[in-house]
Amino acid sequence: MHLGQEITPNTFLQYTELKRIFIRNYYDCAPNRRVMEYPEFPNSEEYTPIQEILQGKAKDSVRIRGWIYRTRSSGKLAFVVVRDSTGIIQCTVSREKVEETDFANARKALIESSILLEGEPVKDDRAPGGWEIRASKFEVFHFAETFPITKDQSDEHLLNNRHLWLRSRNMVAALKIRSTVFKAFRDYWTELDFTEIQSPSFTTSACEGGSTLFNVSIDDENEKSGQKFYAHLSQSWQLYAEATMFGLENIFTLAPSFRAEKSRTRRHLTEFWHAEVESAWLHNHQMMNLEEGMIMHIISSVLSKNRAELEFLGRDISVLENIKAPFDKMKYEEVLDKLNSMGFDLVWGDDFGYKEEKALTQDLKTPLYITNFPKEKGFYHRPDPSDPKSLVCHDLLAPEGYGEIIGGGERVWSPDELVERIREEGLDPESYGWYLDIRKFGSVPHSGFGLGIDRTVSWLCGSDHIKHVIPFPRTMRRTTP
RNA sequence: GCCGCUGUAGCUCAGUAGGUCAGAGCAUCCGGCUGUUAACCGGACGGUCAUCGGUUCGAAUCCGAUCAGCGGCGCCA
Repeated sequence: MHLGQEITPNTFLQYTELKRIFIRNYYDCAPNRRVMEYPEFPNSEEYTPIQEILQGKAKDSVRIRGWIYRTRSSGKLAFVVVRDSTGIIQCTVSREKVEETDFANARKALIESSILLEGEPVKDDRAPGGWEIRASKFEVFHFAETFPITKDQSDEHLLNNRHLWLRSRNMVAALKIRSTVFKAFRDYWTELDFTEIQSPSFTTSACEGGSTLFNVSIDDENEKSGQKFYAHLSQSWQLYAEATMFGLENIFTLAPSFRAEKSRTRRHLTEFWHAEVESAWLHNHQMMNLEEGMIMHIISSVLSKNRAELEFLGRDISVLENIKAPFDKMKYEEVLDKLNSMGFDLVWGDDFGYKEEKALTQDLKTPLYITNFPKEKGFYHRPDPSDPKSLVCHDLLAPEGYGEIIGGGERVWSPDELVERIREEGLDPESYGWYLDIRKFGSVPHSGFGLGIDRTVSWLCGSDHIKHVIPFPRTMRRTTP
């Protein structure tokens, strides 16, 4: 078989052979295995990540590829700062040391042009980063048009050009940290033998506040054929998790959730990434302990992998280093007293708004658990037998004013009690169908929680807005780019 | 659902007691500079002042509506 050969319905052998050829030609950079089909594809030579050069690990002569980050020139010397995914480095292109066309191109190429460059890495204090490359060859792979983002930036302009702003060092740093958080979450629960499962995004459950649901339907064409489709977008895997739990006992998910709230704040998105866990036979305080371990694991992962990114974002790393478990725990009632002693005027049943959360957390060094919220907070949480006006549940508030990142608790597991709670909330048990059904066949105590991943990343990055830590933020007023 | 704000050149903005008010810096283009740090010097290009309507002799400026976006509250993760 060879590349370009028509692919017929393949046997497994044919497929693996194709794959082998593909890998050899495109991804294997060993000197005796060169690209044959597409010689212009800049993958046949060895290229050095910029980070390695900045660390002084490079050889006498290096070859890099990347994008022009900044550029300025005089008649005989051009300074071209090049970035790749690992860093930026200044390259000097001297008229005397390269081909005439290379020098002309170096002067001409605009910001974000993609380039290939060969030269000698030199330690030089005049260069940002302490190292620069003295070019012997400068090749433009693609001349960029004028880049719309310049030094004058506004939030709105950066959001309108998010597809381009993703190249910025800020976004790159935040997204690397985000990736670490996702991985740390998965690793932690996988290590504890929890099973990752997926729940649907299309739902018809009426179980959550209807005012914040997105409706999904399709256009007329299918109506003609008599088909109809109508659903909501999921706000949480919660109900599905409780069903799935009976087979797997300990489960988690990582998925988007959708809230049609018209929230316009630094901690809200209409589409956010929801990390959720549900576990059979587990009590609230046990789940809280596991969550604490998870948060600590996430923090230590970020500290060990993303120090450079945290520094670039201007994060005070010592704040993260000083976070210690166990976290403080307060009952809702105690928090009420504390807030009132700080000048608030709250009575039992009042919610903590952002002002209250901020007052509570802005001077904290570690996250804070609040437990035993009033019964009105949710019908699916279990009332505390020792204090029936409150629930066996908890929120976790991030310090430094970031506020709630986790909400969770022990679920009502008795079918009769659940029906009673639903009625107390003025809801109709009839509309809960299968959710009540799953309680009828060997119900067990269980606990779970939801973690706002984007909020967590925002806190760890020290970001002033949640939209800075997700590639394409979605709000009620923005679905493009 | 509630409160507030913005819209003038590609970008960031100045300009309103209504009358040389179409302006600056950056970007781009042309020219100059051998060490710049989103450099510097000279020149050029660039706008129906968001849209529609009203008031007026005259509107970027005053009024109304519409559109788009931003910040915050409530709610939540």
